[in-house]
Amino acid sequence: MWWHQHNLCFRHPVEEDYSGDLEKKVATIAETDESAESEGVIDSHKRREILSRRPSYRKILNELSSDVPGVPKIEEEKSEEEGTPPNIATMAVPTSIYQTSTGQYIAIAQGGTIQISNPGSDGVQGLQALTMTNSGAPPPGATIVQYAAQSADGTQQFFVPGSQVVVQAATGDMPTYQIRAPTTALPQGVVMAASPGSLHSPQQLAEEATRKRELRLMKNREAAKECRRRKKEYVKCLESRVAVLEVQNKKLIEELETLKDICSPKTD
DNA sequence: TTTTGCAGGCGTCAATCGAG
DNA sequence: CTCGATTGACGCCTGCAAAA
Repeated sequence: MWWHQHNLCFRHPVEEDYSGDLEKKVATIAETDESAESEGVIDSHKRREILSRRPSYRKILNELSSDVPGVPKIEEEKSEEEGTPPNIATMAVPTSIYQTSTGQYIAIAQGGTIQISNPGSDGVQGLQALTMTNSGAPPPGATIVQYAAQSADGTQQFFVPGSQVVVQAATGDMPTYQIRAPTTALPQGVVMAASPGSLHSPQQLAEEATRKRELRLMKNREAAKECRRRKKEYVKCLESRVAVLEVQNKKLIEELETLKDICSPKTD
């Protein structure tokens, strides 16, 4: 069984090499059309570019689309409806992440979005994006957070689903957060870590490192998915370009034959 | 029914790029 | 120079179809 699985671990030609073959094919076909133009001296900068890492698929495809009409561009930002779970309004990169004693992560992103992720849930799926508003009282069991600017005890409160509030204490320059029931002052969960600057014990440092690693892995996971999606799109684009160029090439060859016949008629 | 081979997807690591 | 984004490479898993 081991060797069977080991066999499966070889690189897949489709995923790893196929796009490279297509690129060569496109280049070869294109050369027959524009060989005069492509003949030139490659300067050192160009050579260095070729030898070093290729540009991203987004870049290549966008450049291709500017050259060839009809080639779709890869969007800079994906639209919301594409693969976004219904309970997530935005997926902004969090600027601050806090962990509660119950293991929940609270991420406060740019633009005022609060995301709460549950431990054990799969990253993005466990996130709840909460939009802040500045007016009104939180209805019981509200699914949208209501942001109260300041409460009587000098704290800022974010009301979250489940009849709880996330309370930001106004203590110095380092914010701390607590999850409380809105009607009582007793904390249900107390923040374990507020910011990296406040960490001292080895355990806290280890937890911070683990948290950072988890975040990095989660982001890279999403990035890899997105990269593969772009690559597929890129390969599709190359395939269609190959088809177009092959037809074009065939037409040109036929035209050439016709012109040859006209210019040099047989002398029988 | 079980085995085998293949295709495709996923998560992770590491190298590199590019913006600030 | 730093840090986030991007992507090649690797290993693993799963589903499917053909062969045994």
